[in-house]
Amino acid sequence: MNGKAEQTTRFIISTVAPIFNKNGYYGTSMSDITAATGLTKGAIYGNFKNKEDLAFAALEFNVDLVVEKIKSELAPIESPLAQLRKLISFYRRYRHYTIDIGGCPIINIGVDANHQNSELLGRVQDVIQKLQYYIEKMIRNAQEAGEIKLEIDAHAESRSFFALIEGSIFMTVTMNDDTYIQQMMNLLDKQVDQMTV
Amino acid sequence: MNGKAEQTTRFIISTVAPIFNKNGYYGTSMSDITAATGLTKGAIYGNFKNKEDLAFAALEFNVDLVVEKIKSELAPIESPLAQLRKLISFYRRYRHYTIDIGGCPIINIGVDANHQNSELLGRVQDVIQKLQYYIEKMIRNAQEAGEIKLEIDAHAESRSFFALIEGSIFMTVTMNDDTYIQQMMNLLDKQVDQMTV
DNA sequence: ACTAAAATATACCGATTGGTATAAAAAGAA
DNA sequence: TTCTTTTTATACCAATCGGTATATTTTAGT
Repeated sequence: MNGKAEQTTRFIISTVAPIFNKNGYYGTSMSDITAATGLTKGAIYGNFKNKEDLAFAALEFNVDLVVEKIKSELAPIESPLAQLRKLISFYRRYRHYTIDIGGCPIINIGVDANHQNSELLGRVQDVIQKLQYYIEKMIRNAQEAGEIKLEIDAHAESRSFFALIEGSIFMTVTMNDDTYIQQMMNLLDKQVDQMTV
Repeated sequence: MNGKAEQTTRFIISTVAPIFNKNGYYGTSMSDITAATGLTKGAIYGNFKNKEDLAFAALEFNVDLVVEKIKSELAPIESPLAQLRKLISFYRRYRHYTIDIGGCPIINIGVDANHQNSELLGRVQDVIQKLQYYIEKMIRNAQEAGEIKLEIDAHAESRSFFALIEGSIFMTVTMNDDTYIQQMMNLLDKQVDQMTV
């Protein structure tokens, strides 16, 4: 049972996710959603409690899309340092992977939800925390493997790592200029150079 | 003539500017505006053509508020390098100066207008270009004064300077954690160290 | 094929949206 | 003060908002 419904639910989420990411919560109307999916309000509200629930699902979908892509690229790599390098090179192609969903969901929904929807903002904060910890663990692993200096503060580095990435994504998307993220990833590579033994 | 009207126009802009900055274009309604100003729609539309015009004025107001603050702090400083250091220290207190208008107008409106209002986005891009050039010129002046190495690429440095600043503001505002911008400004200070002769 | 349940469509709800025409009020010039 | 212009308030517009009750269709089990 529930076969068709789950399928429809997934279809709605994947269709609506880019719209929420591009236009934000108040910028996305229920008629945008029915128009994009070709479904009626009855179908939408049969699958989701309300518009807010749809926004939550859309955020999760967009984040997972990026995170799963990262994980699949890093999975075959054993060396933690090489993983960190690969993560940097992933963000060089970030725009290409996310241009269809409308840029970075963390920045888009983070900015949109702030002052507007604290529940949604909280979910963005959770995502940031997780990703940051993911980087921190990568650095610690590299330290244990003797690839990165032990005196490096993994926690602090992961924070600046993340802030630098988000800043360069914002600039690249807002200025519609891919050279920003290229330049910043070069900078990040240099910083990793200084961290290695 | 026009005395009263100009006064009212300025009052509307300054009252509405933080609302647009916090809630974005679609997140701000005309009733939000009449409620905040205590004026009626007749008065608002007597001073502005439409909601979009008000959003333009609000963006300009918010940006000028920050830019004028920066300029006034840097004006008494002669040394270009010292000005660059002062700019970094300004951003350490950035949150304090902008918390009442709801964070950084460049990020807020940049994200909000993207995919929604290309005219508004264009104005944000113009602001970024100007501020970036402002930093670039500061670096060039420091080079001419013999304070910064001549081999430094002023254009590239100003870009990474700006991206790093915006990234740290985003993280500080979104995570509600001032230590992000403090840490990143420390990093920026170190980068300036490497640029000096 | 028949039936019960699940999923979707239709039609509607009150409230709010951005915007306007016009009337009332306030301001400025003489 | 009087008159004209500017400014603000009132009342309204069609369209759209998010959401719901109910009817219809589709699905799944037998």
